[in-house]
Amino acid sequence: MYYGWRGMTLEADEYLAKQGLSRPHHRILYVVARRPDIAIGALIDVLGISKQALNRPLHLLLERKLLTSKRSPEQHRSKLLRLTEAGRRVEQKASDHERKVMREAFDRVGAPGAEAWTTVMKAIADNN
Amino acid sequence: MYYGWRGMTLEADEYLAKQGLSRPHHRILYVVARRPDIAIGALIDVLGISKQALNRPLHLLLERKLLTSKRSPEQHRSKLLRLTEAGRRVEQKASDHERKVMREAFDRVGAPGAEAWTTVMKAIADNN
DNA sequence: CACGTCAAGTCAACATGGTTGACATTAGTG
DNA sequence: CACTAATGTCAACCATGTTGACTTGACGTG
Repeated sequence: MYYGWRGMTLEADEYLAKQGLSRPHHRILYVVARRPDIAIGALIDVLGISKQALNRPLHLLLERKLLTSKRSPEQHRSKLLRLTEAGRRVEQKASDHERKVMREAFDRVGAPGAEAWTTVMKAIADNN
Repeated sequence: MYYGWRGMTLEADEYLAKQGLSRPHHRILYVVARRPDIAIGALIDVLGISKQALNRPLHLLLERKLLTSKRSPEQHRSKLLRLTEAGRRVEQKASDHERKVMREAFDRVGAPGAEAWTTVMKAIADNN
């Protein structure tokens, strides 16, 4: 399982490294891609890390203009995060590396096998 | 996938923490359990970490008498590692937590599903 | 036997990705 | 105004790794 995780993320990590980014950056991009306009507090909850730990990678992404943050119109306290075009591109490319690996693996077991894999992973992940 | 890995190791990590141990210690115990009389150099290769990184956790395990090391009879240069009874107990308990989680997940998809899961994981892991 | 080499052990500096705690800023709310 | 919520920032610290340089003990061979 450990080696599985590593095998999946290896190529993506290499791509990210070329962009001067790493896993935590990708995790942020990934979450924001799937939940546009997420607030920072919510992001912290999803990632399960402290705001201080989030600070560094998040700032880099804002500087690089891969993310934008703006105050919400009415709920002016929180800031909403969104991917820029460039951010979307990076997130896509990085995730594509991972998806490619998964697709190839799924091809070996067919659709029912892929479904079984997903069921197992969900069952394990829910074990909190 | 990330959450899957975490779900699997969570309980085991909690158990290990109570013993004042953590993931690297378990990795050592796990490997030595499956390859008794393994030399230190070989252990380094299997774990894929540097000897300096191995040093700390390994020493703790020797101090705690979860492992023994003795020079090999004829090949006196290398040291052979072996679990003590206590070491075997700890390794079993920690691994049992992980195995329990997996077994429950596999139960939801039956034997063919479990096999598919394994095939997928191997395919991914080989992607080096 | 001296010398080279191999396995292991040790010391130090550093990187990464986190943690806690304390405190500041900014926006809304009774 | 006083309070609370969401965010931001500073500093000290920890775990787990890295590289490089050096030591020690056990062989093996010219």
